[in-house]
Parts: sequence; structure tokens; C-alpha cells
Amino acid sequence: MAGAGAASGRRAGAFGRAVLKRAQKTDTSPRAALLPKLGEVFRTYGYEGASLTLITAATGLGKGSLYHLFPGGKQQMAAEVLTEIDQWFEREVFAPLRDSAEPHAGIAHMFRATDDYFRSGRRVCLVGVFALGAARDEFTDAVQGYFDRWREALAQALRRAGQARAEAMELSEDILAGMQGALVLARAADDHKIFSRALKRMAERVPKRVG
Amino acid sequence: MAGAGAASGRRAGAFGRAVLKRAQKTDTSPRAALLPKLGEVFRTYGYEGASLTLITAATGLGKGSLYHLFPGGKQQMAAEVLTEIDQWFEREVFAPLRDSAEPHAGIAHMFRATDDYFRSGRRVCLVGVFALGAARDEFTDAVQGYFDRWREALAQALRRAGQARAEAMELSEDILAGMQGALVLARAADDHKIFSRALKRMAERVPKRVG
DNA sequence: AATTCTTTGTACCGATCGGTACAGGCGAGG
DNA sequence: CCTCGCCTGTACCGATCGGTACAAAGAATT
Repeated sequence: MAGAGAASGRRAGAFGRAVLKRAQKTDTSPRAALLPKLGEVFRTYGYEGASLTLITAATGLGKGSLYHLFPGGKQQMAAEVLTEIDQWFEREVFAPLRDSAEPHAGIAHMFRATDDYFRSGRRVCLVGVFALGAARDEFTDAVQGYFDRWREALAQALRRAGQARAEAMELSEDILAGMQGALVLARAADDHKIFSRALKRMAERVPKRVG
Repeated sequence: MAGAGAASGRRAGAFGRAVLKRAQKTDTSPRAALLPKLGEVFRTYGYEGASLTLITAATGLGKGSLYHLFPGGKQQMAAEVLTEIDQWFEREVFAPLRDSAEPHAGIAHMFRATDDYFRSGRRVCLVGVFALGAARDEFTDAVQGYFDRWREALAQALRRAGQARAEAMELSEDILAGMQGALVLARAADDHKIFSRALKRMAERVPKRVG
């Protein structure tokens, strides 16, 4: 969809593939450094609320540079931010859930990574913000995919940890909802500890290892 | 804060008190009929996204009428919508939780009313939408108050149902978060049943009556 | 040094934003 | 019937919206 790294990839000559591949792992392009800043603006003000003025202020780049890097405008910026977030979670959360030999380790890793990402409740979920607003309809796939793949990966880990199919489905949904809701409450009350408490409860809800 | 019913109250002469009191219970003024429509616009598009154009379209009223009824503009409209929602929950949820002789009945009533209000997951929470966005800082009291009083009322009911202080606090937070999160997930996946499942889980999490 | 291509600031675009001014429509009371 | 006061449609306001055009600055290549 949104070609993150397309600009750097275009510059690649005979060694195009190798360069592109490395760029995808740790991209040092200005574009990559930009996405987190863009993400913060969207996270804080929502898609509609993130005006070009706010974006230029937050990034330090003028419209010229912005539209040179993102010819598709706001829509493209948001799309690339979403895919960057998706990649982060894929790497730090979904993959460990699916691949770790010991499922409980993957689940523990998820809770740690999630606590980090949401800054222990000081940050809200950009995908959640988009989901609640009108932007959902413009980024349906990204929004659906994020939660769905998370739930799927978690349910799979829970099954491997010994839970029955139905219980794993329910519990994974329960844990995701508990987290998202805690982020809402934490921001509403301006009290990030609400999120920490929720994370702890969710972790306790996962059946302990039997072995 | 925002004087809902102030316009009708102003008209009241010697019988001002009585008229005002009745107006608060079932207000038949055009203003009262308007607030739900306004609420739907804010709920769907967020505070910033709810443009005057959208509002006039949804209400059928021109700017002239709108600003005659709400001299304070969008800000006043949103404020009155928030107090109307607060009043609804106070009546249908918080009061039953606090006052019902049998706390389990109050809690059951809460789940029923909540399911109704959120249309079994087809509707999102306006206060949650505001909480996540920049509008939170403009309506801090209303946003904080809504969740805080809900949590407080629920915790009190749980205590009366036999739970210890700390457990009641945790569980009330857990239930609110589970609901809010389920609304986010339901809208993200466009699958309202996520909310129904969450409601059921939350209800089961409340300790059964001992007697 | 000359040339080429990328990057950037700035001026500008039409559309829309929230809000105001106000003239007339309208219905109730005299 | 006339008047008075609430209500409402419309024209208009400056500001800002997202986006475009383009010329000059910079960097890289030869």
C-alpha cells in the first residue's frame, strides 16, 4: 500500500536489493527519523486534527520538504506511520508471541514491549484513536489488521500454553480490550497508573505454566 | 457548567422553580430534542471533526437557529451534550448502583442500561472519544467526572455486595476498562459482538450472591 | 568549474473552518 | 389588524484548511 522506503529504494543501482533489504531493517533515511514525529502528531491530535501547521511545527520541515517526501500528503503520512507501527508490533510483539519456543516467554515479552510502547500509560494508542474516529474508514485495513493480528498471535500463544481454542479466543480479546480501555481511562483521568494496574491484571489472567 | 435548560428557565416567571424542575426531568423543548442529534455528530466525527456544516445537516437547523440556541457555539453544544449524557448515566446507571437495596440488582441494571446505551456495541462512547483526543483538555471536568463517578458508584456497589475495598476498586476499574476497550475493538473490527462478549465476561467477573 | 538532480522556502490556490450581522418571517398578544 | 419579540435564512467575515507551483539553494557527479 504505502511504500515505506520507496524513495531510498529508487536510488539503489546494481545493489538495489541488498540496499533495500538493509534499509527495511534499520532505516537511517530522514524519512525513517520523521515517522515517529509524525506519529506523535497524529496520536495527539487525531487524523483530522493533525493540521499541516502542527506537522511542520513538530517535524521542523516546511511544506516543500514534506510534500517532496510524501507526495500523497497527509493520507500518505498517516498510512506510512501506520505501517511503521505495524512493523514495530510485528517485530516486538506478534512474532515473539508466535515464534518463541516457550509461549509464556512470548506473552511476557508482549507485556513488557507493550508497557514500553505506551510509556506505561502516558501514551495512547494511535490505532485506537483512528478506530474511534472517522479516519477508520480511510484506513480500514491497517486498523482492522493491527488488532486482528495481535489477537490472533496472542490466541495462538495461549493455545500453545495449554488453553482450549474457545478460551484462548476469549482471553485474547479480553486482554486486548483491557489494555485499550485502560489507555482510554488513563488519559481521561490523566493517571497513567491505571494502565499499569490493568497490565498487571491481564498478566495474572494468563494461566500459569503447569510444568 | 453549561446551563442546560437555561433558555427555558429564563422564561419562567413566578413559577420559575416548578417549571425548571419539571423541565429537568422530561424536557420537551426543541433544545432537548436537539442534543441527541448533536451527540451523534460529535460521537461520529469527534469534537474537532464535527463541523458546523455537518451539524446543520444532522440537525436540519441553519446557523442562525443554532447560534440562537447555543450562543457559545460548538463549545457550548458539546458541553451541553456532555452534561446530558452525564445526566442519563446518573439516572440510569450511577444512581441504581448506589441506591438499589440489592447491589447485585443495581449492577445487573448497569449492564442492561450500558448495553442499551451503546446499542450492543454499535455505538462508541463519546466521552471516550473526547478523552483520547485534544478535546479532553477543553472538557477536562466532564471527561474525568464521567468515568470517575461511574467507577466510584460501581466500586461502592461491589463493596456492598461483599467485596473488600481494594478488590472492589480494582474490579470496578477492570470492568470500565473492559467495556471501553471492547468499544474500541468493536469499532475497529466493525463487529459489535465483541462488545456483547465483553459485557458477558464483565458480568461473570462480579462475585455471585452468597445468600 | 560546469552540470545535474535533490531538497527546500515561499507565495499562492480554492475550499472550508467557526462565527457574526442582520433583515425579514413568523406566531402570539393586544 | 397591528405590533412585538422570538426565530431563522443568508450574506459575509477573517483565519485556516490541505495542497500546488516554482524558483532558488545545495549536494553530488563529471
